[in-house]
Amino acid sequence: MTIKDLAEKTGYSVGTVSRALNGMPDVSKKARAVILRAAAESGYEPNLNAKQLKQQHSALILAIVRGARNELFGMMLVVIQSLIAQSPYRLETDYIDEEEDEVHRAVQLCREKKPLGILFLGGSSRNFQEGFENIRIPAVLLTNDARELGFSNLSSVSTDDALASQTAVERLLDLGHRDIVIIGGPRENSDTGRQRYEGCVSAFAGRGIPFHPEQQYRESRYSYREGYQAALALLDRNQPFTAVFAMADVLAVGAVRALRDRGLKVPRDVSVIGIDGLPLGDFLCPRLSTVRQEVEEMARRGVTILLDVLENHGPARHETVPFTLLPGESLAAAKP
Amino acid sequence: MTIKDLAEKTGYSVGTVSRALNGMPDVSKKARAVILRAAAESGYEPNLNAKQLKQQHSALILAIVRGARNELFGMMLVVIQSLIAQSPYRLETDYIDEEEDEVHRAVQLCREKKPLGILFLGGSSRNFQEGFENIRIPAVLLTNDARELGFSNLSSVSTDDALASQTAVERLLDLGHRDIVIIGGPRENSDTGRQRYEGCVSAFAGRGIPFHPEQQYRESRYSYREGYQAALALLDRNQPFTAVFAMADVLAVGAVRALRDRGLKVPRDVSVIGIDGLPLGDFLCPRLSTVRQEVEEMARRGVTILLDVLENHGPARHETVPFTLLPGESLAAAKP
DNA sequence: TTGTAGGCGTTATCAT
DNA sequence: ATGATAACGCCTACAA
Repeated sequence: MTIKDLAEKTGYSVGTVSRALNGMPDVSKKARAVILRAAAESGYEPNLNAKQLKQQHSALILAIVRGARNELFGMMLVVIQSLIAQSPYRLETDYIDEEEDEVHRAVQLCREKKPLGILFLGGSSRNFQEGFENIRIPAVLLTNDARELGFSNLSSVSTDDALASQTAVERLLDLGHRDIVIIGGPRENSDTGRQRYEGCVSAFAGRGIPFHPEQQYRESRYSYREGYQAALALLDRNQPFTAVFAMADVLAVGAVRALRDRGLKVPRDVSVIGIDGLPLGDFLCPRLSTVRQEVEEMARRGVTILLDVLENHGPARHETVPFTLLPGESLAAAKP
Repeated sequence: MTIKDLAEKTGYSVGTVSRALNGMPDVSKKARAVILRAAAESGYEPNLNAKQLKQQHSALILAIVRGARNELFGMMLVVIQSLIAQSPYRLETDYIDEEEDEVHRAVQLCREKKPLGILFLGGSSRNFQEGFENIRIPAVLLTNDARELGFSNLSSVSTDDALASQTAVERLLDLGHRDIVIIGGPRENSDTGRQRYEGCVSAFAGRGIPFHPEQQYRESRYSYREGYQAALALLDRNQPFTAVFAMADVLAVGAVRALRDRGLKVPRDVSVIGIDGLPLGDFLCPRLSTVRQEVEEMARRGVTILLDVLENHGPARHETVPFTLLPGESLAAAKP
């Protein structure tokens, strides 16, 4: 069923059929009605390939998600989906591994699919520095700040990860904790990991309290299991501690379990604070104290910016979404 | 940069360039070398639209995921991605809401994208009954059994949900529990919910123990919060119980938290068993007792079947993946 | 308002 | 082994 068939069926020419189908103004009411009904009856669906081949572009927006298992990205995607569904655009989602180069992938997909815009869910500024110059369409980086990168077609919406992380550590310090250990995420490939680490360093520095990474810090990939193992490893260093800052809620969950397995109760013996604000946290025992990123808000703003740039050709924008310290139940004051 | 440009650049014709690029046999070694180098140098990327317009099909496999927030699907997707990446096919992932009609969506996408095969991650047999006849390409339904549907182009890989559910309830019964409440998933739109409910009924019936849904059963959507609320609602019925079967781990997590909030300890006062086998369960306090579906294995088999059917035109297959009862720590014997 | 025709980048069928 | 050329389904000047 092509527009040619439709043309024969209705007696109009392919040109008229095409125009009617695409809602062009220069079609008589009658022709339009006849054609649309015929299309509906015969279950006609336009051939996207032909359409895009001709138009050289699609109404396509690409979402490149770095890490299929990241629940925050899942939450964002739900928002993005529904927002784009209400727009004249189509969304296509592409997953890559957390270690992969999202910009490289984007370049490839741009050639293949000619999207109008890109949403990056997660990313590393290094990859952008190296390859984003090859991308000429508007893009928005979500969860990371792209201001410093200075690309005129790259916007960003992010949480101030460093500040959020700093806030978490300061909370522990405010509670009187001094023997604090940190479970960090990978710094190599992710700005988030790096910035959270920096925020942590700032927190200690700001209070004039020494921070010795070699004893107090342990890096791991984002998973329950690695959080668990990191906590055990820190315990095995035999430097007693009274508080843990896990630079991701999943790490915190693993850490709490590890502490329990070593007979330590949270928060009685050890306080634990995470960061991210997974919905799960509120249903754990104890409820996880954490710093919540407003991911749904980030997603919403990201889509808004992209659509706005697409339609009004405005300049790139960089927004920061505020975070919230959630009290939870996994924090207690240090014993005097 | 098109093959036409490449043709001019190398002095060969577009036909030869096309054949060289696609590894056809009837191209001289020299021509091939020249053309491939030119392509690499100029960063040529084939235009998928043109290719597919001509070929009438893509090497595309479509994954239709029903529920972007379902962690199990995320786990399956990782497996599927990597398996398909090693095959000559491309994967495209499409998300729909848990309530949407996946088959209807598939029909639409078939017209738009002409995929070679479809993987359904989750689905409802009702939708298949009503609309799958419109789909003529091979498909595999994951997590649900499609044997009864009798479509010659629809395979399936699933866990025996009814039996798994029955096993969970029997475990509670074996521990001496008689006052059991059930938190169910939606039965309306999902076979899984329905079958797990049936398995539960069978368990009671098989032991000759009465089951009164109006007092012991409460339905909810899959989320921590709804599990939490369902448990509170059951507590408020003032029919004391000693055990909870939550028909999804997320519901179990919410239930445990609700029990705690009412001063009940798990498993001392109330035992809790879930079903699904989320990685999270092993890091909760207490570790969640549950029945694990081998989702990664399901994904692996699903892809295997699809590729096999695609290449060897074999008949539809229906496989059942065994489940495992994970002991966890949220179960205790009923007090005498 | 409608029809005609050229072309988007490819592949495939012919000849050569 | 290579080259010319006709599709694939659609859009869009341009003509009528």
